[in-house]
Amino acid sequence: MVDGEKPAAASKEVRPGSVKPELDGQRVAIRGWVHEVRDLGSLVFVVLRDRSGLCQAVFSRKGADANLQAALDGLTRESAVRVWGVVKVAPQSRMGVEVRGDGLEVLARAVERLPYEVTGKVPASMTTRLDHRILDLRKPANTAIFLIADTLFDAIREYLRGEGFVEVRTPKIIATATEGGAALFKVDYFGREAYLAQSPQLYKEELVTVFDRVFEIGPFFRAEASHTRRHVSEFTSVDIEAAFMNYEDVMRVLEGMVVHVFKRVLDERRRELELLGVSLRPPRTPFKRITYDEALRELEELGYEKSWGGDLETPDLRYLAKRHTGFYFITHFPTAIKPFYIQPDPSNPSVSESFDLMYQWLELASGGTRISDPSLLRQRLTEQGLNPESFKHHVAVYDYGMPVHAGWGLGFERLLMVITRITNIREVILFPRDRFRLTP
RNA sequence: GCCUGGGUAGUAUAGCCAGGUCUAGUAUCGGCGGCUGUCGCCCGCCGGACCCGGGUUCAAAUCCCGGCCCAGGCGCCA
Repeated sequence: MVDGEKPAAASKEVRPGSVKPELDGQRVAIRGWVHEVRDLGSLVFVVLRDRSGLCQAVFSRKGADANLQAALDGLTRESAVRVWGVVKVAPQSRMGVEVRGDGLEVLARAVERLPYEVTGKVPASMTTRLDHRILDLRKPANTAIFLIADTLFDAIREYLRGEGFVEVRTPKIIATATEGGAALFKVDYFGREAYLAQSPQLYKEELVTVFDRVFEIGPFFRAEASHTRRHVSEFTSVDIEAAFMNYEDVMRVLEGMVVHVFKRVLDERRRELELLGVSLRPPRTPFKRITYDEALRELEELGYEKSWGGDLETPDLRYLAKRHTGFYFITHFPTAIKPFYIQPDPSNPSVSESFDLMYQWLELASGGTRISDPSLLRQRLTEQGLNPESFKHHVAVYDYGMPVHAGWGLGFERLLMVITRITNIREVILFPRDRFRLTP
Protein backbone atom coordinates (compact mmCIF):
# COMPACT_ATOMS: atom_id res chain seq x y z
CA MET A 1 0.00 0.00 0.00
CA VAL A 2 1.16 3.42 -0.87
CA ASP A 3 1.03 6.89 0.54
CA GLY A 4 -1.79 8.78 -0.97
CA GLU A 5 -3.05 5.54 -2.49
CA LYS A 6 -4.91 4.39 0.60
CA PRO A 7 -8.59 4.11 -0.13
CA ALA A 8 -10.17 7.45 0.38
CA ALA A 9 -12.46 7.75 3.34
CA ALA A 10 -15.21 8.36 0.85
CA SER A 11 -14.89 4.94 -0.76
CA LYS A 12 -17.68 2.57 0.02
CA GLU A 13 -17.04 -0.89 1.44
CA VAL A 14 -18.82 -3.40 -0.77
CA ARG A 15 -18.86 -7.13 -1.27
CA PRO A 16 -17.67 -8.63 -4.56
CA GLY A 17 -21.21 -9.79 -5.30
CA SER A 18 -22.63 -6.30 -5.03
CA VAL A 19 -20.41 -4.72 -7.65
CA LYS A 20 -23.21 -3.94 -10.11
CA PRO A 21 -23.60 -1.50 -12.99
CA GLU A 22 -25.65 0.72 -10.69
CA LEU A 23 -22.46 1.57 -8.81
CA ASP A 24 -20.86 2.97 -11.98
CA GLY A 25 -18.43 5.73 -11.11
CA GLN A 26 -18.39 5.03 -7.38
CA ARG A 27 -15.21 4.65 -5.39
CA VAL A 28 -15.30 1.31 -3.61
CA ALA A 29 -13.17 -0.90 -1.43
CA ILE A 30 -13.71 -4.64 -1.53
CA ARG A 31 -12.48 -7.39 0.71
CA GLY A 32 -12.47 -10.95 -0.47
CA TRP A 33 -10.42 -13.88 -1.66
CA VAL A 34 -8.50 -14.07 -4.91
CA HIS A 35 -10.41 -16.46 -7.09
CA GLU A 36 -8.32 -16.10 -10.22
CA VAL A 37 -5.49 -14.00 -11.59
CA ARG A 38 -5.04 -13.42 -15.30
CA ASP A 39 -1.82 -11.55 -15.84
CA LEU A 40 -1.52 -10.16 -19.35
CA GLY A 41 1.64 -8.25 -18.69
CA SER A 42 0.88 -4.64 -18.24
CA LEU A 43 -2.75 -5.45 -17.55
CA VAL A 44 -3.74 -7.71 -14.67
CA PHE A 45 -7.21 -9.08 -14.06
CA VAL A 46 -7.98 -10.21 -10.55
CA VAL A 47 -11.25 -11.97 -9.79
CA LEU A 48 -12.38 -11.48 -6.19
CA ARG A 49 -14.73 -13.74 -4.39
CA ASP A 50 -16.66 -14.01 -1.20
CA ARG A 51 -19.93 -15.73 -0.35
CA SER A 52 -21.87 -13.02 -2.17
CA GLY A 53 -20.29 -13.79 -5.53
CA LEU A 54 -17.49 -12.74 -7.84
CA CYS A 55 -16.25 -9.48 -9.31
CA GLN A 56 -13.41 -8.54 -11.56
CA ALA A 57 -10.82 -5.92 -10.76
CA VAL A 58 -8.43 -4.73 -13.42
CA PHE A 59 -5.04 -3.19 -12.72
CA SER A 60 -2.70 -1.46 -15.09
CA ARG A 61 0.98 -2.05 -14.40
CA LYS A 62 1.83 1.07 -16.32
CA GLY A 63 2.08 3.90 -13.87
CA ALA A 64 1.50 1.59 -10.92
CA ASP A 65 3.66 2.43 -7.94
CA ALA A 66 6.22 -0.02 -6.62
CA ASN A 67 3.95 -1.35 -3.87
CA LEU A 68 1.12 -2.17 -6.21
CA GLN A 69 3.62 -3.79 -8.59
CA ALA A 70 4.97 -5.93 -5.78
CA ALA A 71 1.50 -6.88 -4.57
CA LEU A 72 0.49 -7.94 -8.09
CA ASP A 73 3.72 -9.84 -8.68
CA GLY A 74 3.40 -11.89 -5.53
CA LEU A 75 -0.33 -12.38 -5.70
CA THR A 76 -1.48 -15.94 -5.07
CA ARG A 77 -4.91 -17.46 -5.56
CA GLU A 78 -7.06 -17.71 -2.43
CA SER A 79 -5.17 -14.98 -0.62
CA ALA A 80 -7.42 -12.64 1.33
CA VAL A 81 -7.06 -9.15 -0.12
CA ARG A 82 -8.46 -5.67 -0.08
CA VAL A 83 -8.85 -3.90 -3.37
CA TRP A 84 -9.91 -0.35 -3.98
CA GLY A 85 -10.79 1.59 -7.08
CA VAL A 86 -13.65 2.91 -9.17
CA VAL A 87 -16.55 0.85 -10.47
CA LYS A 88 -16.94 1.05 -14.23
CA VAL A 89 -19.52 -0.42 -16.50
CA ALA A 90 -17.42 -2.55 -18.82
CA PRO A 91 -19.15 -4.05 -21.85
CA GLN A 92 -15.89 -5.75 -22.83
CA SER A 93 -16.00 -7.76 -19.61
CA ARG A 94 -18.32 -10.74 -19.38
CA MET A 95 -19.62 -9.57 -16.03
CA GLY A 96 -20.50 -6.22 -17.58
CA VAL A 97 -18.95 -4.28 -14.77
CA GLU A 98 -15.55 -4.18 -13.14
CA VAL A 99 -13.44 -2.26 -10.69
CA ARG A 100 -10.60 -0.18 -12.11
CA GLY A 101 -8.13 -0.95 -9.37
CA ASP A 102 -6.04 1.76 -7.77
CA GLY A 103 -4.59 -0.37 -5.05
CA LEU A 104 -4.38 -3.86 -3.65
CA GLU A 105 -3.38 -4.95 -0.19
CA VAL A 106 -2.75 -8.57 0.71
CA LEU A 107 -4.40 -9.16 4.06
CA ALA A 108 -3.51 -12.83 4.36
CA ARG A 109 -1.39 -14.62 1.81
CA ALA A 110 -2.18 -18.10 0.57
CA VAL A 111 0.63 -20.46 -0.44
CA GLU A 112 1.44 -20.70 -4.15
CA ARG A 113 0.47 -24.25 -4.67
CA LEU A 114 -2.99 -25.23 -3.48
CA PRO A 115 -3.97 -28.87 -3.11
CA TYR A 116 -7.28 -28.14 -4.77
CA GLU A 117 -8.62 -26.12 -7.70
CA VAL A 118 -11.27 -23.83 -6.31
CA THR A 119 -12.11 -22.62 -9.80
CA GLY A 120 -13.04 -26.17 -10.78
CA LYS A 121 -10.75 -26.37 -13.81
CA VAL A 122 -9.75 -29.84 -12.77
CA PRO A 123 -12.33 -32.20 -11.30
CA ALA A 124 -11.69 -33.55 -7.83
CA SER A 125 -12.72 -36.84 -6.31
CA MET A 126 -15.01 -36.86 -3.26
CA THR A 127 -12.06 -37.93 -1.11
CA THR A 128 -9.89 -35.06 -2.26
CA ARG A 129 -12.73 -32.61 -1.88
CA LEU A 130 -13.44 -33.66 1.68
CA ASP A 131 -9.76 -33.83 2.61
CA HIS A 132 -9.48 -30.16 1.64
CA ARG A 133 -13.01 -29.29 2.62
CA ILE A 134 -12.44 -25.59 3.33
CA LEU A 135 -11.08 -24.97 -0.15
CA ASP A 136 -13.84 -27.14 -1.59
CA LEU A 137 -16.48 -25.10 0.23
CA ARG A 138 -15.09 -21.90 -1.28
CA LYS A 139 -16.17 -23.09 -4.70
CA PRO A 140 -19.23 -20.94 -5.42
CA ALA A 141 -21.55 -23.86 -6.17
CA ASN A 142 -20.60 -25.51 -2.91
CA THR A 143 -20.97 -22.31 -0.92
CA ALA A 144 -24.43 -22.06 -2.47
CA ILE A 145 -25.52 -25.36 -0.92
CA PHE A 146 -24.90 -24.04 2.56
CA LEU A 147 -26.46 -20.66 1.91
CA ILE A 148 -29.57 -22.59 0.91
CA ALA A 149 -29.18 -24.66 4.10
CA ASP A 150 -29.14 -21.41 6.06
CA THR A 151 -32.47 -20.43 4.52
CA LEU A 152 -33.80 -23.90 5.25
CA PHE A 153 -33.00 -23.59 8.94
CA ASP A 154 -34.65 -20.21 9.12
CA ALA A 155 -37.72 -21.24 7.13
CA ILE A 156 -38.23 -24.38 9.21
CA ARG A 157 -38.05 -22.40 12.44
CA GLU A 158 -40.32 -19.72 11.08
CA TYR A 159 -42.93 -22.22 9.97
CA LEU A 160 -42.95 -24.34 13.09
CA ARG A 161 -43.06 -21.33 15.43
CA GLY A 162 -45.97 -20.08 13.34
CA GLU A 163 -47.73 -23.35 14.08
CA GLY A 164 -47.20 -22.89 17.80
CA PHE A 165 -44.15 -25.10 18.31
CA VAL A 166 -41.50 -24.30 20.92
CA GLU A 167 -37.87 -25.00 20.07
CA VAL A 168 -36.16 -27.30 22.56
CA ARG A 169 -32.87 -29.13 22.98
CA THR A 170 -32.66 -32.65 24.31
CA PRO A 171 -29.53 -34.46 25.55
CA LYS A 172 -27.17 -35.98 23.05
CA ILE A 173 -25.46 -38.08 25.71
CA ILE A 174 -27.80 -40.70 27.02
CA ALA A 175 -27.69 -43.69 29.35
CA THR A 176 -29.60 -46.31 27.37
CA ALA A 177 -30.55 -47.13 23.86
CA THR A 178 -33.76 -45.24 23.17
CA GLU A 179 -35.53 -47.32 20.61
CA GLY A 180 -33.50 -50.38 19.97
CA GLY A 181 -32.74 -50.87 16.31
CA ALA A 182 -29.94 -48.64 15.13
CA ALA A 183 -26.51 -49.19 16.62
CA LEU A 184 -25.28 -46.47 18.96
CA PHE A 185 -21.86 -45.01 19.62
CA LYS A 186 -20.61 -45.84 23.07
CA VAL A 187 -18.85 -43.12 25.04
CA ASP A 188 -16.97 -43.14 28.28
CA TYR A 189 -18.93 -40.89 30.61
CA PHE A 190 -16.70 -40.40 33.66
CA GLY A 191 -16.13 -44.11 33.79
CA ARG A 192 -19.73 -44.99 33.13
CA GLU A 193 -21.09 -46.37 29.91
CA ALA A 194 -23.12 -43.88 27.90
CA TYR A 195 -24.24 -43.46 24.30
CA LEU A 196 -24.67 -40.76 21.69
CA ALA A 197 -28.35 -40.16 21.03
CA GLN A 198 -29.83 -41.54 17.81
CA SER A 199 -32.99 -39.45 18.14
CA PRO A 200 -34.80 -37.18 20.61
CA GLN A 201 -37.83 -39.45 20.48
CA LEU A 202 -38.57 -40.18 24.12
CA TYR A 203 -37.62 -36.72 25.39
CA LYS A 204 -39.75 -34.92 22.87
CA GLU A 205 -42.73 -37.09 23.74
CA GLU A 206 -42.28 -36.30 27.43
CA LEU A 207 -41.95 -32.61 26.66
CA VAL A 208 -45.36 -32.37 25.02
CA THR A 209 -46.80 -32.68 28.53
CA VAL A 210 -45.08 -29.37 29.30
CA PHE A 211 -45.10 -27.31 26.09
CA ASP A 212 -47.69 -29.30 24.11
CA ARG A 213 -45.87 -28.56 20.86
CA VAL A 214 -42.10 -28.87 20.60
CA PHE A 215 -39.50 -29.09 17.89
CA GLU A 216 -35.80 -29.66 17.78
CA ILE A 217 -33.18 -29.27 15.09
CA GLY A 218 -30.10 -31.10 16.18
CA PRO A 219 -27.37 -33.63 15.52
CA PHE A 220 -27.92 -37.32 16.04
CA PHE A 221 -25.67 -40.31 15.68
CA ARG A 222 -25.92 -43.76 14.18
CA ALA A 223 -23.14 -46.30 14.48
CA GLU A 224 -24.37 -48.25 11.46
CA ALA A 225 -21.63 -49.41 9.12
CA SER A 226 -23.67 -48.15 6.19
CA HIS A 227 -21.81 -47.14 3.09
CA THR A 228 -24.16 -45.38 0.72
CA ARG A 229 -24.68 -41.89 -0.66
CA ARG A 230 -27.49 -41.21 1.78
CA HIS A 231 -26.07 -42.41 5.10
CA VAL A 232 -23.64 -40.76 7.48
CA SER A 233 -22.79 -41.31 11.13
CA GLU A 234 -23.73 -37.82 12.24
CA PHE A 235 -26.75 -36.12 10.72
CA THR A 236 -29.18 -33.35 11.50
CA SER A 237 -32.72 -34.21 12.40
CA VAL A 238 -35.73 -31.92 12.43
CA ASP A 239 -38.09 -33.39 15.00
CA ILE A 240 -41.53 -32.31 16.10
CA GLU A 241 -43.95 -33.67 18.62
CA ALA A 242 -47.40 -32.31 19.42
CA ALA A 243 -49.98 -33.09 22.08
CA PHE A 244 -53.61 -33.46 20.99
CA MET A 245 -52.61 -34.28 17.43
CA ASN A 246 -52.67 -37.54 15.52
CA TYR A 247 -50.66 -38.77 12.56
CA GLU A 248 -52.88 -36.99 10.04
CA ASP A 249 -52.46 -33.66 11.82
CA VAL A 250 -48.67 -33.88 11.86
CA MET A 251 -48.58 -35.00 8.22
CA ARG A 252 -50.30 -31.72 7.38
CA VAL A 253 -47.70 -29.84 9.43
CA LEU A 254 -44.94 -31.67 7.56
CA GLU A 255 -46.20 -31.03 4.06
CA GLY A 256 -47.01 -27.44 4.93
CA MET A 257 -43.49 -26.96 6.20
CA VAL A 258 -41.93 -28.48 3.09
CA VAL A 259 -43.92 -26.14 0.84
CA HIS A 260 -43.00 -23.15 2.99
CA VAL A 261 -39.32 -24.06 2.83
CA PHE A 262 -39.45 -24.37 -0.96
CA LYS A 263 -41.06 -20.96 -1.27
CA ARG A 264 -38.51 -19.27 0.96
CA VAL A 265 -35.62 -20.85 -0.92
CA LEU A 266 -37.13 -19.76 -4.23
CA ASP A 267 -37.61 -16.23 -2.93
CA GLU A 268 -34.24 -15.76 -1.33
CA ARG A 269 -31.78 -18.05 -3.05
CA ARG A 270 -32.28 -17.53 -6.77
CA ARG A 271 -28.61 -16.90 -7.37
CA GLU A 272 -27.60 -20.00 -5.41
CA LEU A 273 -30.12 -22.21 -7.19
CA GLU A 274 -28.81 -20.90 -10.47
CA LEU A 275 -25.24 -21.68 -9.45
CA LEU A 276 -26.37 -25.24 -8.79
CA GLY A 277 -28.33 -25.35 -12.03
CA VAL A 278 -31.52 -26.19 -10.19
CA SER A 279 -34.96 -25.04 -11.20
CA LEU A 280 -37.35 -25.56 -8.32
CA ARG A 281 -41.07 -25.61 -8.15
CA PRO A 282 -42.90 -25.76 -4.83
CA PRO A 283 -44.80 -29.01 -4.49
CA ARG A 284 -48.58 -28.93 -4.19
CA THR A 285 -50.39 -30.04 -1.08
CA PRO A 286 -51.83 -32.36 -0.06
CA PHE A 287 -49.06 -34.79 -0.97
CA LYS A 288 -50.19 -38.11 -2.35
CA ARG A 289 -50.89 -40.71 0.32
CA ILE A 290 -50.76 -44.44 -0.21
CA THR A 291 -51.02 -47.11 2.43
CA TYR A 292 -48.52 -49.87 2.96
CA ASP A 293 -51.10 -52.31 1.61
CA GLU A 294 -51.55 -50.22 -1.53
CA ALA A 295 -47.78 -50.06 -1.94
CA LEU A 296 -47.63 -53.86 -1.87
CA ARG A 297 -50.42 -54.03 -4.43
CA GLU A 298 -48.60 -51.59 -6.70
CA LEU A 299 -45.43 -53.61 -6.40
CA GLU A 300 -47.37 -56.67 -7.42
CA GLU A 301 -48.78 -54.82 -10.44
CA LEU A 302 -45.23 -53.88 -11.37
CA GLY A 303 -44.31 -57.53 -11.14
CA TYR A 304 -42.63 -57.61 -7.75
CA GLU A 305 -44.47 -59.85 -5.34
CA LYS A 306 -43.87 -59.19 -1.69
CA SER A 307 -45.38 -60.90 1.32
CA TRP A 308 -47.26 -58.79 3.84
CA GLY A 309 -45.44 -57.76 7.00
CA GLY A 310 -41.92 -57.03 5.83
CA ASP A 311 -40.48 -53.56 5.58
CA LEU A 312 -40.25 -51.88 2.20
CA GLU A 313 -36.67 -52.37 1.12
CA THR A 314 -34.56 -50.15 -1.07
CA PRO A 315 -35.28 -52.03 -4.30
CA ASP A 316 -39.03 -51.91 -3.49
CA LEU A 317 -38.86 -48.16 -2.99
CA ARG A 318 -37.03 -47.74 -6.27
CA TYR A 319 -39.77 -49.64 -8.05
CA LEU A 320 -42.46 -47.55 -6.34
CA ALA A 321 -40.65 -44.38 -7.36
CA LYS A 322 -41.39 -45.26 -10.99
CA ARG A 323 -45.00 -44.44 -10.21
CA HIS A 324 -44.57 -41.78 -7.59
CA THR A 325 -42.45 -38.85 -8.57
CA GLY A 326 -41.93 -36.08 -6.10
CA PHE A 327 -43.21 -36.15 -2.54
CA TYR A 328 -45.61 -38.78 -1.26
CA PHE A 329 -46.55 -40.46 1.98
CA ILE A 330 -46.68 -44.17 2.69
CA THR A 331 -48.94 -44.82 5.68
CA HIS A 332 -50.13 -47.63 7.95
CA PHE A 333 -47.04 -49.77 8.18
CA PRO A 334 -47.38 -53.09 10.01
CA THR A 335 -47.18 -52.44 13.74
CA ALA A 336 -44.61 -55.20 14.14
CA ILE A 337 -41.93 -53.44 12.08
CA LYS A 338 -42.36 -50.09 13.82
CA PRO A 339 -40.79 -48.96 17.11
CA PHE A 340 -42.57 -49.75 20.38
CA TYR A 341 -44.01 -46.27 20.84
CA ILE A 342 -46.07 -46.23 17.63
CA GLN A 343 -49.86 -46.33 18.05
CA PRO A 344 -51.59 -49.33 16.51
CA ASP A 345 -54.67 -48.55 14.46
CA PRO A 346 -57.62 -49.15 16.86
CA SER A 347 -59.73 -50.66 14.07
CA ASN A 348 -56.91 -52.99 12.93
CA PRO A 349 -54.04 -53.26 15.44
CA SER A 350 -51.81 -55.16 13.03
CA VAL A 351 -51.18 -51.87 11.23
CA SER A 352 -50.06 -48.63 12.84
CA GLU A 353 -50.89 -44.95 12.61
CA SER A 354 -47.51 -44.37 11.02
CA PHE A 355 -46.14 -42.75 7.89
CA ASP A 356 -42.97 -42.14 5.93
CA LEU A 357 -42.47 -39.09 3.77
CA MET A 358 -40.81 -40.12 0.55
CA TYR A 359 -39.22 -38.17 -2.26
CA GLN A 360 -39.12 -40.64 -5.11
CA TRP A 361 -37.28 -43.51 -3.45
CA LEU A 362 -35.56 -41.49 -0.77
CA GLU A 363 -37.03 -41.65 2.71
CA LEU A 364 -37.09 -38.13 4.12
CA ALA A 365 -39.12 -38.42 7.30
CA SER A 366 -41.05 -40.85 9.37
CA GLY A 367 -43.60 -40.32 12.08
CA GLY A 368 -46.97 -41.22 13.45
CA THR A 369 -49.36 -41.17 16.32
CA ARG A 370 -47.65 -42.29 19.52
CA ILE A 371 -49.02 -44.57 22.17
CA SER A 372 -50.41 -42.51 25.04
CA ASP A 373 -51.83 -45.30 27.20
CA PRO A 374 -49.28 -46.37 29.86
CA SER A 375 -50.31 -50.02 30.02
CA LEU A 376 -50.23 -50.41 26.25
CA LEU A 377 -46.79 -48.79 26.21
CA ARG A 378 -45.50 -51.27 28.81
CA GLN A 379 -47.00 -54.13 26.85
CA ARG A 380 -45.41 -53.00 23.60
CA LEU A 381 -42.01 -52.59 25.27
CA THR A 382 -42.13 -56.19 26.42
CA GLU A 383 -43.41 -57.43 23.05
CA GLN A 384 -40.45 -55.79 21.32
CA GLY A 385 -38.06 -57.51 23.67
CA LEU A 386 -37.06 -54.35 25.52
CA ASN A 387 -36.60 -54.13 29.25
CA PRO A 388 -39.28 -51.87 30.82
CA GLU A 389 -36.92 -51.26 33.73
CA SER A 390 -34.52 -49.30 31.47
CA PHE A 391 -37.45 -47.10 30.44
CA LYS A 392 -38.90 -46.49 33.90
CA HIS A 393 -38.27 -42.73 33.85
CA HIS A 394 -39.95 -42.52 30.50
CA VAL A 395 -42.93 -44.71 31.30
CA ALA A 396 -43.51 -42.84 34.57
CA VAL A 397 -44.35 -39.72 32.57
CA TYR A 398 -47.31 -41.58 31.10
CA ASP A 399 -48.82 -41.76 34.57
CA TYR A 400 -48.84 -37.94 34.83
CA GLY A 401 -51.35 -37.10 32.16
CA MET A 402 -50.09 -38.10 28.73
CA PRO A 403 -52.57 -37.07 26.06
CA VAL A 404 -52.83 -38.31 22.50
CA HIS A 405 -49.77 -37.01 20.66
CA ALA A 406 -47.97 -37.41 17.38
CA GLY A 407 -44.80 -36.30 15.67
CA TRP A 408 -42.15 -36.97 13.09
CA GLY A 409 -38.45 -36.80 12.43
CA LEU A 410 -37.11 -35.40 9.17
CA GLY A 411 -33.59 -35.83 7.84
CA PHE A 412 -32.46 -32.26 7.31
CA GLU A 413 -29.65 -33.15 4.93
CA ARG A 414 -31.91 -35.38 2.91
CA LEU A 415 -34.33 -32.53 2.39
CA LEU A 416 -31.37 -30.38 1.43
CA MET A 417 -30.34 -33.04 -1.10
CA VAL A 418 -33.79 -32.91 -2.67
CA ILE A 419 -33.72 -29.12 -2.94
CA THR A 420 -30.18 -28.85 -4.26
CA ARG A 421 -30.40 -32.01 -6.43
CA ILE A 422 -27.18 -33.22 -4.83
CA THR A 423 -27.05 -36.99 -4.80
CA ASN A 424 -24.40 -37.60 -2.16
CA ILE A 425 -25.30 -36.62 1.40
CA ARG A 426 -21.63 -35.90 2.18
CA GLU A 427 -21.74 -32.93 -0.15
CA VAL A 428 -24.52 -31.26 1.82
CA ILE A 429 -22.71 -31.58 5.16
CA LEU A 430 -19.91 -29.15 5.94
CA PHE A 431 -17.71 -31.73 7.62
CA PRO A 432 -19.31 -35.13 7.11
CA ARG A 433 -18.70 -38.09 9.36
CA ASP A 434 -19.11 -41.51 7.86
CA ARG A 435 -17.87 -45.00 8.37
CA PHE A 436 -14.43 -44.11 7.07
CA ARG A 437 -14.11 -40.42 7.76
CA LEU A 438 -13.45 -38.72 11.07
CA THR A 439 -11.39 -35.77 9.80
CA PRO A 440 -11.28 -32.94 8.97
C1' G B 1 -21.36 -57.06 7.90
C1' C B 2 -21.84 -58.83 2.55
C1' C B 3 -20.97 -57.82 -2.82
C1' U B 4 -18.61 -55.06 -6.88
C1' G B 5 -15.00 -51.67 -8.65
C1' G B 6 -10.56 -48.91 -7.87
C1' G B 7 -5.41 -46.73 -6.00
C1' U B 8 -0.18 -43.37 -11.78
C1' A B 9 2.87 -35.82 -10.34
C1' G B 10 -0.48 -31.02 -5.67
C1' U B 11 -5.19 -32.24 -8.64
C1' A B 12 -7.70 -35.01 -12.63
C1' U B 13 -6.53 -38.59 -16.07
C1' A B 14 -3.95 -41.91 -20.47
C1' G B 15 -1.21 -46.34 -20.38
C1' C B 16 -2.82 -52.12 -17.61
C1' C B 17 -7.03 -56.61 -20.69
C1' A B 18 -2.88 -58.56 -25.18
C1' G B 19 4.65 -57.36 -20.04
C1' G B 20 9.64 -54.67 -23.69
C1' U B 21 8.75 -49.13 -28.19
C1' C B 22 7.44 -45.81 -20.69
C1' U B 23 14.35 -41.98 -19.58
C1' A B 24 5.44 -43.01 -18.15
C1' G B 25 1.68 -39.14 -22.30
C1' U B 26 -2.07 -35.12 -21.52
C1' A B 27 -4.62 -31.21 -18.81
C1' U B 28 -4.44 -28.29 -14.72
C1' C B 29 -0.88 -26.55 -11.18
C1' G B 30 3.92 -24.17 -9.55
C1' G B 31 8.57 -21.44 -11.27
C1' C B 32 10.84 -18.29 -15.12
C1' G B 33 10.25 -15.28 -19.63
C1' G B 34 6.86 -12.74 -23.17
C1' C B 35 2.06 -10.34 -23.97
C1' U B 36 -2.84 -3.70 -22.78
C1' G B 37 -9.01 -6.46 -22.58
C1' U B 38 -8.56 -11.29 -20.23
C1' C B 39 -12.86 -13.85 -18.63
C1' G B 40 -11.17 -22.31 -18.81
C1' C B 41 -6.41 -15.92 -21.47
C1' C B 42 -2.53 -17.19 -24.85
C1' C B 43 2.78 -18.55 -26.31
C1' G B 44 7.77 -20.60 -24.92
C1' C B 45 11.06 -23.06 -21.37
C1' C B 46 11.46 -25.73 -16.74
C1' G B 47 9.53 -28.86 -12.38
C1' G B 48 6.77 -32.91 -10.44
C1' A B 49 3.93 -39.47 -10.22
C1' C B 50 3.38 -45.74 -11.05
C1' C B 51 -0.09 -47.14 -2.62
C1' C B 52 3.12 -50.80 0.44
C1' G B 53 5.47 -55.73 0.70
C1' G B 54 6.50 -60.29 -1.70
C1' G B 55 6.46 -63.38 -6.18
C1' U B 56 6.66 -64.83 -11.68
C1' U B 57 9.88 -63.23 -15.81
C1' C B 58 15.66 -61.97 -19.57
C1' A B 59 12.13 -57.82 -18.67
C1' A B 60 6.54 -55.48 -14.33
C1' A B 61 2.85 -49.19 -14.00
C1' U B 62 1.06 -53.67 -16.68
C1' C B 63 0.57 -60.63 -14.52
C1' C B 64 -0.01 -63.40 -9.41
C1' C B 65 -0.37 -63.32 -3.80
C1' G B 66 -0.84 -60.55 0.78
C1' G B 67 -1.64 -55.86 3.19
C1' C B 68 -3.31 -50.86 3.64
C1' C B 69 -6.56 -47.09 1.79
C1' C B 70 -10.87 -45.50 -1.00
C1' A B 71 -15.63 -45.35 -4.01
C1' G B 72 -20.38 -47.39 -4.84
C1' G B 73 -24.39 -50.97 -4.11
C1' C B 74 -27.04 -53.99 -0.50
C1' G B 75 -28.67 -54.82 4.50
C1' C B 76 -30.33 -50.94 8.23
C1' C B 77 -32.22 -46.35 8.42
C1' A B 78 -33.30 -40.17 8.35
